[in-house]
Amino acid sequence: MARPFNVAQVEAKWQARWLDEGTYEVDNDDPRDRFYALCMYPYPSGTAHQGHIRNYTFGDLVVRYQTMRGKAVLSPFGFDSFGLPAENAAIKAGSHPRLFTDARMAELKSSVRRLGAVYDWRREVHSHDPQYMKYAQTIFLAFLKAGLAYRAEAPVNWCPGCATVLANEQVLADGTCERSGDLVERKNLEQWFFKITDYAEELLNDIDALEWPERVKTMQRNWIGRSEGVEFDLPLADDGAKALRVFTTRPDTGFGMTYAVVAPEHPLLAELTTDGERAHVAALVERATSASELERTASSDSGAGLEKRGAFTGSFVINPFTNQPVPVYVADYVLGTYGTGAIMAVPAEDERDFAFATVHGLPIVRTTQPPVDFDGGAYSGDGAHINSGFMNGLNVIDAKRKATEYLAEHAAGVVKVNYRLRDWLVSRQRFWGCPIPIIYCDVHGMVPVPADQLPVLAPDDVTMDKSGQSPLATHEGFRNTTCPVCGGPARREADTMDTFTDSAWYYLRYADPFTPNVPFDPVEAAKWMPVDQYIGGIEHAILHLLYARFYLKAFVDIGLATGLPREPFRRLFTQGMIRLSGSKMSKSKGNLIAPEKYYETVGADGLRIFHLFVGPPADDVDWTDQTEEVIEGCGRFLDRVYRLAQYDEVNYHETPDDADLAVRQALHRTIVKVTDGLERWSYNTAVAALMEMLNTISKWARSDHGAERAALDEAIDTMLLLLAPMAPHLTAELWESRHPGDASVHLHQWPVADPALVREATVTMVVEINGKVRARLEVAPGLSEDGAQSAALADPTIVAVLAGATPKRVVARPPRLVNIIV
RNA sequence: GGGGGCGUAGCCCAAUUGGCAGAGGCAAGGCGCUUAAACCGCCUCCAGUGAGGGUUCGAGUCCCUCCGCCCCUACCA
Repeated sequence: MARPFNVAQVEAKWQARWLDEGTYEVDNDDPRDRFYALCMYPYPSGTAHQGHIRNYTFGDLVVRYQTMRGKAVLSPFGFDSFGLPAENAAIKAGSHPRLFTDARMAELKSSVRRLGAVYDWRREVHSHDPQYMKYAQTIFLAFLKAGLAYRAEAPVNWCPGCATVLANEQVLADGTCERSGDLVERKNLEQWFFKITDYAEELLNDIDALEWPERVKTMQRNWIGRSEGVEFDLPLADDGAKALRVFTTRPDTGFGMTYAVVAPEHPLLAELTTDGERAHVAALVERATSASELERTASSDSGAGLEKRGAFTGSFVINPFTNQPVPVYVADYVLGTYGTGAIMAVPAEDERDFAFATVHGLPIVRTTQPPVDFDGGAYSGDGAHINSGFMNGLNVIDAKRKATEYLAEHAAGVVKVNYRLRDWLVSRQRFWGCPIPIIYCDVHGMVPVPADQLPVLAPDDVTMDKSGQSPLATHEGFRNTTCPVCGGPARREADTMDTFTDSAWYYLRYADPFTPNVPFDPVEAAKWMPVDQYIGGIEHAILHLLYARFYLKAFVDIGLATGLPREPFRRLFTQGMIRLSGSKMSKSKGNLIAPEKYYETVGADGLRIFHLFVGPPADDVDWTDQTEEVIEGCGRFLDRVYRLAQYDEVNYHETPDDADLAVRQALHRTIVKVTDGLERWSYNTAVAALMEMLNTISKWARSDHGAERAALDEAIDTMLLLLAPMAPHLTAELWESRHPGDASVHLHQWPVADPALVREATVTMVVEINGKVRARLEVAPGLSEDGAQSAALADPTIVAVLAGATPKRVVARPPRLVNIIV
């Protein structure tokens, strides 16, 4: 495509200038109102792909727009630079992950610069930077001191072939290792956890006030999974002094409990198991605990439809409602990690229990009367209670209350709230992450690394071998150390931290990257926090956002972030995915469309306009055969802007006339439309409004009638200002050529519409008869209902159509329409 | 199985939140410019809103049922 100007040259010129002049560097004591705009910091995967481009186009638009609104805008950039892909690449290449990472970072950085996205590069943060690691380790130790970090045994994915632990994403769908193909086993290891569950209630409650997409809020609520119920005792039938403790949300269905179930991991299982059943139970437990999660759930796509495997333990417990003994089963559909790890089973009102009871031939007793048209199975809806003694006739809510009282009196029942949310397992048996700063001494046990010995850095002289085992585990120079307490021989923790720990607080370091020795100075960070606009992908809707919320709350509580808000991200926007022939565009799928070719044709500005224009920013983008042509069209739009700004064959006239006024009105309405579009994430309509405006100005300027000079200058300048956050290079170039010596277009104030020009002098009012349009009237916008009605009924066309008939009813909605019903 | 989203011209999308279905772009066609083509400028064509029902003076918009596609989640008692 032939362009009217040298796109690459213009873009390079302005990119260099923004960088050299530090246009978007901002100080913490800037006197202007503040705005913190943040795109999720990326994993350094190499040159940018369209997903990045889309993300940074939106982010940069926010930065430039808010700057023009007079704000001091914090716009930082950095890298989530630890992680498995670099480790895998290093294994493959036989090199060090840092080499790979640094190279990919440089590529991505130059990509975002080429896009024209602007940042305060002085604030750049990398997770693998030794200083950042030092702060990450400081945070870990602060959590440990505050009781928020603890060690416990937990299962990991163990590959017997590689003799190492695998990350979840290294386990294939069939439960085998992606590298060796061996069947992955579960193995228990001592691992570190963060007590995020201490914050479950607050994390749940604070969701309400966030200006986030509803679906993200819903996902977080579901993930936390609060449920209220009763915990109570089921006495053992042959030893009334002992009891099995269970949790239920439906105590009202207690009369229907026909058996009880314990999880395979339940501590009482051995005691409950009779000699006759020991072999069956052992087989069940073996299968449930050694098999991977995948194997356990692979057989079906429906949780409720899963095969209900279980075994009778040989023991009985007493149902406290009926005082009758019921059998105790062990089954893998009961989880050891939730509630008490044991349940009362009520097949009539719980579909999982129903499925199990059906398979194992256990009795089913209804306690809630299902509706007449109910087609069988478990019924969990509301209804009158039956077969339920003192609860008969009550609905679910009332029966729950009664049952709860009853259990409190007869079965040590207490009201209990449980959460689906588990504590955060942060240990990773990997090399390319931040080492956990702990030392193990034979004499003094677990000892934190003293502050003056931080950061604990991974050694450089390692070879990543094909086994995938972390070299930290075997590197003697790293592992062997001395105990900080006694100086005796000791060993370092070989695990590293989950990379989600790095992304849980990076936004705080961005706000204050200058203070040494502490993760950040709360006084400095408070100047920017919370983030006013966070932008990223929907794939981080749950974990990253939840962990970041947890970190900040914990920071405030343990004194690391005194005075900061307890929520990090006030507003969140999640952009749509780019998909190519139906599937998500991603590096792992190898279906990326590189931006470079478009830089050569339509330039960064053209590509930015495309991403803004192609559809609503929250929607997915289908990259199709036509996309190329749409991108060309976006370049064409910018070319037309360029030509118009350079057009010098205008028939100027001196006194403004009606045509000039009409264009000015259109212009000021465009200011409103574009501003509104930018405020409510309707970038596609904002671009469309500018395209429309361009058409209007262009026709006007090229007409024989001509244009008034001041009005034309105003129109073109205003259009450049409105376009500046979207196409920053072209607008900067044109502004400079139109206003030599003036400040950059980006440093000008955002245009403000003149209300007198926005207001419509008259509005077209539609007159309908029985919903059918019969006449159009030009009326004043402030017309009253009565005025609208009489104007409509007086219109000759309407009089003619009515032909003397008396309207049954007249609905007047001035100044929009009048509907006459006859 | 549960939760959520989407379906409007050939295609991508608008529609002041219940008030004339069309802003913008792509594609197609035409005219002008051109020796010619491209570029450029101008113009034209195209749907009654996935299907059915309901509420309403009035439904793309609200409610119900169904169809199709997509995303999230997964035995949490």
